[in-house]
Amino acid sequence: MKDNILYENFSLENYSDEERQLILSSFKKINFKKGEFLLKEGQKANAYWMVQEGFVRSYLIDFEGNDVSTYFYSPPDVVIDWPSFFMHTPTKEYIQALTDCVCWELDFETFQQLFHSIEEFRERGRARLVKSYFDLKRHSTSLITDQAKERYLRLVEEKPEIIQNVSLKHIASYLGMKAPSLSRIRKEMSGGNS
Amino acid sequence: MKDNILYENFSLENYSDEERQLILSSFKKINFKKGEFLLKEGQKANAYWMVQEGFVRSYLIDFEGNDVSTYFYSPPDVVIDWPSFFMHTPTKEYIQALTDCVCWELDFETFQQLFHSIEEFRERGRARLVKSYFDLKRHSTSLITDQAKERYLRLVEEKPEIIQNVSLKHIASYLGMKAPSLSRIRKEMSGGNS
DNA sequence: TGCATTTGTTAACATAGGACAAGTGAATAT
DNA sequence: ATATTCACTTGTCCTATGTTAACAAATGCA
Repeated sequence: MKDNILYENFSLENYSDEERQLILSSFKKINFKKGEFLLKEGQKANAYWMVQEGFVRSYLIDFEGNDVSTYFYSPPDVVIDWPSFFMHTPTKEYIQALTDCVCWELDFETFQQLFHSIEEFRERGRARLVKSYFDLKRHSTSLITDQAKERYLRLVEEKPEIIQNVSLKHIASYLGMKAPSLSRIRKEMSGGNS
Repeated sequence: MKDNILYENFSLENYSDEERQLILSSFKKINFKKGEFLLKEGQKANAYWMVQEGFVRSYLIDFEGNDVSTYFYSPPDVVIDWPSFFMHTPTKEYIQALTDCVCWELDFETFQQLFHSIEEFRERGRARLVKSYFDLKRHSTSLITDQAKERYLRLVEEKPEIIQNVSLKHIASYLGMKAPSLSRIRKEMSGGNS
């Protein structure tokens, strides 16, 4: 049971037996097939997910019809559309399984209960929101100040599993460049080695 | 008193007399001189501000030492560093008055009280966070998919008062371009008119 | 198995925007 | 009034990245 990412994400060792049980029983195991949508534009997010296995991508379609990846999720990430989940507003994004996935789902109702009854749960939730807000700002700044290659290197550094498991075109749009550019960067890097 | 932006930001007409009084008396009027910092990197935000008069800029200094503007605030905007305010973590940004400013300040303690006692206040707060999160994502997407000129046009559309009151170089860094580029874009636009 | 589709690579060429530097004008200080 | 500074403009040149397109490789599907 220790390989359950809920343990990792909540440091469940530190909770009382009662609280640990409450949390574990609140999440529902759910599988997504490759290509399946966790959420589609226009829908309201009434749940969030913790990724136990597999890879997930969120993206949006902009005015010109471009598909822009906004994030990649891998274990033990939390897949959540903050605006939609908290404000019950329709989401602007698509969230799709890139591979078959195993996730733990928590619906909004149950979330509320945990949030109100467990201090530590509340703290973790806030911390996640804040981190995700900050990461977003950092990515945005990186798009402004860093060169394409630097942005790629940073991703390699921070989320190497993404590089291995997500298609080049998706990574390229996330990094704000076109596929041929990313391809060139990769070539250059491997070439520089030999 | 109706020219007080607190009325506008909270739609205070809709509150009970008691609540309205509570809110009005919770905010403290405070002036900032041009160039003064509302917040500096490393500090913890234990307050936020509503801008009654003047202009404010938030920015950060990246690894290479670049000054990157992250937002511009004008009446009746709310100046808040979400991560720092809610998590009591040191902020990564500078927030500085671009002109002499008149603001309404709310400290964290008092915020907590209002947040717990007034349902509508809570809702507004959440809505703001969500909107600011979404705006950030949209800006980030715009950096990826839009050309420099389009990004500028969008800002003209959405916050024309910024164009009028903020220096070119700051706007340029916010839009992810260099000052000469922005200058050329402006020229091209006015030139296209004559 | 083999065809079809998607994905990645590569190359030739085009271009937006950066780098740098000189010049202008307005604002503030002496 | 003159100097100094700052903010912006403008020119030239240059490079990173986009565009397009042809091809190759991998994957999915019949």
